[in-house]
Amino acid sequence: MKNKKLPTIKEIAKQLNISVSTVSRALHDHPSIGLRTKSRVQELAKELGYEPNQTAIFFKQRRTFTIGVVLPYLIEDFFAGAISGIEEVVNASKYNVLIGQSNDDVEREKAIITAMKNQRVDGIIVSLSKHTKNLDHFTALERYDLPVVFFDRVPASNTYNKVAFDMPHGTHQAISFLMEKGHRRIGIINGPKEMKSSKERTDTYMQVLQKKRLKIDLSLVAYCDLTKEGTSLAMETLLALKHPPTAILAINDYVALDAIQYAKSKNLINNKDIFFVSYANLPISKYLENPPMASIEQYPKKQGEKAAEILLSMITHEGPDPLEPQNILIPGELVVHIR
Amino acid sequence: MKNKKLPTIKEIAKQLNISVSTVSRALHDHPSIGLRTKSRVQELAKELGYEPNQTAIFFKQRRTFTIGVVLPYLIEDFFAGAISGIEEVVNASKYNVLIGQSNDDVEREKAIITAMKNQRVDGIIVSLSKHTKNLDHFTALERYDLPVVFFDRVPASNTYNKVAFDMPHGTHQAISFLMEKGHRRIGIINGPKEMKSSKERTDTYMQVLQKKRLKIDLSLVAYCDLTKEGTSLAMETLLALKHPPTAILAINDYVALDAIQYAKSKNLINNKDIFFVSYANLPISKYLENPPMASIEQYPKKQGEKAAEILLSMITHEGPDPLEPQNILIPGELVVHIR
DNA sequence: CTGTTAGCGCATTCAT
DNA sequence: ATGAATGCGCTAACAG
Repeated sequence: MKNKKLPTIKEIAKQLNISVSTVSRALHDHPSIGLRTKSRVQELAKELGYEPNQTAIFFKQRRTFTIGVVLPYLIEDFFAGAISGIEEVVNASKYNVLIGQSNDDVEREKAIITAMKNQRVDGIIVSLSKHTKNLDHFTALERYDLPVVFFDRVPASNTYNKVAFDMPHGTHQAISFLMEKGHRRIGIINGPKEMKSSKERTDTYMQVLQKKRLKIDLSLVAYCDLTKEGTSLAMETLLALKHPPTAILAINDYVALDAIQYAKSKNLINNKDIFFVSYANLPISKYLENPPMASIEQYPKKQGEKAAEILLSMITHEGPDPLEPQNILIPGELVVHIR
Repeated sequence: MKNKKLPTIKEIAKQLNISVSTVSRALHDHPSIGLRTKSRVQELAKELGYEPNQTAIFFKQRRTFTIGVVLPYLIEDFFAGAISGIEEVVNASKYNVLIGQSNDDVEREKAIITAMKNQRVDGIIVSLSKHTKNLDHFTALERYDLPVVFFDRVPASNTYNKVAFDMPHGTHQAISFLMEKGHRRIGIINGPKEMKSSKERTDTYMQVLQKKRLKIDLSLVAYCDLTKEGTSLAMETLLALKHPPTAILAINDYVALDAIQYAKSKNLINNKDIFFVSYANLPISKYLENPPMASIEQYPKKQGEKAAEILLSMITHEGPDPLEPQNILIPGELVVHIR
């Protein structure tokens, strides 16, 4: 079934009684080919519907013009947006995008990386699974000179190329906003402790409070596994405090929405009895009657674009010395939904 | 930079003083290789960190174990869900997924198809751009024996393989539901007229009304381009009717939400002055205070899975006679949000 | 059980 | 300006 044979340069060469190398050159507009020959070749090629066999070219050139993108869940708006940015940038340079979803499973993440390496993608863009701690499967790629750029969920070490949301900046905005609104007991719902962002958020939180000379109460910092149940547990803990928070900063809009539902089940009205600020600024927020009071736009598309640009520059970069690892922070923007 | 050379079977053969074919066989657990040789080869392979070069294999085998997926927008939950289903199914058979977003642009769609064909993907899964009328760029693929399966936004002709939502069934449910609620003037907001689903929805609508012996008023059927502005225009038309509809069936939840916002701007309260039923059942619906009264779940993941299964069966199928074109309908389910 | 050989389609180096 | 020859890494037909 897959055996119908397509025209090759060899076929064209035969029909024109010239050599394959001439055909190859003619097809590439090589300067040293006679105008006459060139046009004969190109005409016949068109007539036969010749299309170069990319698999042969990939094999020969040792490049596939394909980049791999590994991320937890395509269904999350953030990641879908990031992919769009990536696709746009790499398509402009004739690269294609191979995707793999880790489903937040470390083993799957490893398997995807291996498959992509064997398939000789020219580079990989990764957003880590929420439980990835060990990065061996990425450091192993150095051996193959396979460039990797992380985005959003990035490793802590600065030896890697990475593009991420500027957590200190965004968190600072969020907390300042809440404090201006008069809140003094601000709770936090982080993701899992393994996630770099959890620590960053907490650190910034403490810094801001410190600067305002407020005392820090770490019982206001909760963690969750990003599921609805996990969020409920975190909320339960926070609300059970002797002095529960009057406002909560949640790792993302999904968690905030689950938290809002939980609060509601405890008869706490959102934006009245309790207030939320979260990260992501989901497009659907504008349809919600009762959204988080504010959300920090993280510009997923921009993150994807930037990661893709860095990756392409690494792929293109020829030279003995590797480029310095890049560490790009994308500043967010606080979008206020409820004034 | 991309020149560090990796171990090949040739390298292994040399070190072991045996032939490459023996190595190749040993690596594949070929039965006719001596146990001793086999283990020597496999050990050295592991020691050298040998990994087969897939690009060479693709080239030689004339298969890439890659399938292309072309769809309008990854950012729409429906399509992201479908991809997840596709990925899951094809990964189980060691296939990878190459994606391309058409952005609902026909030219982009064509370009993506061409690129995928040249890259020798083993098959393609497509959801058409909303304006694709001419299918030449798909029929051209027959020449290459490249299997194609359409899903969701499928062509009308039955000569193609396709998996789609069962529009008559779903629409019937929706309209019956609205009629049980007492509605007699039911409006429709379709997508563009080019979309097959627009005609199907309208047809079913007319059939149901006919069966109930209600008179049909085609001014209740509006079309939109799926943008917020287009939706507003459609709403404007419907609400300007001498007898405006009391309920509206909208092509999808996004359009319904925009329509609800428009209605609100005209002081019509959703689920009180006017009612909506739509298609998709977005996961975020459950967070909405004031969602469409009901929405028809279209099981995107299931559609993706089914499309992938069909494609894989076509790829695997060896034989002179091609398989019959499949035409699968996935029944939806009416999910009632407001009782 | 193992080796030899050919060839997939193309770009490229070296001749002429 | 063109051709001949080579090889990328691997599989498989054929030959022992």
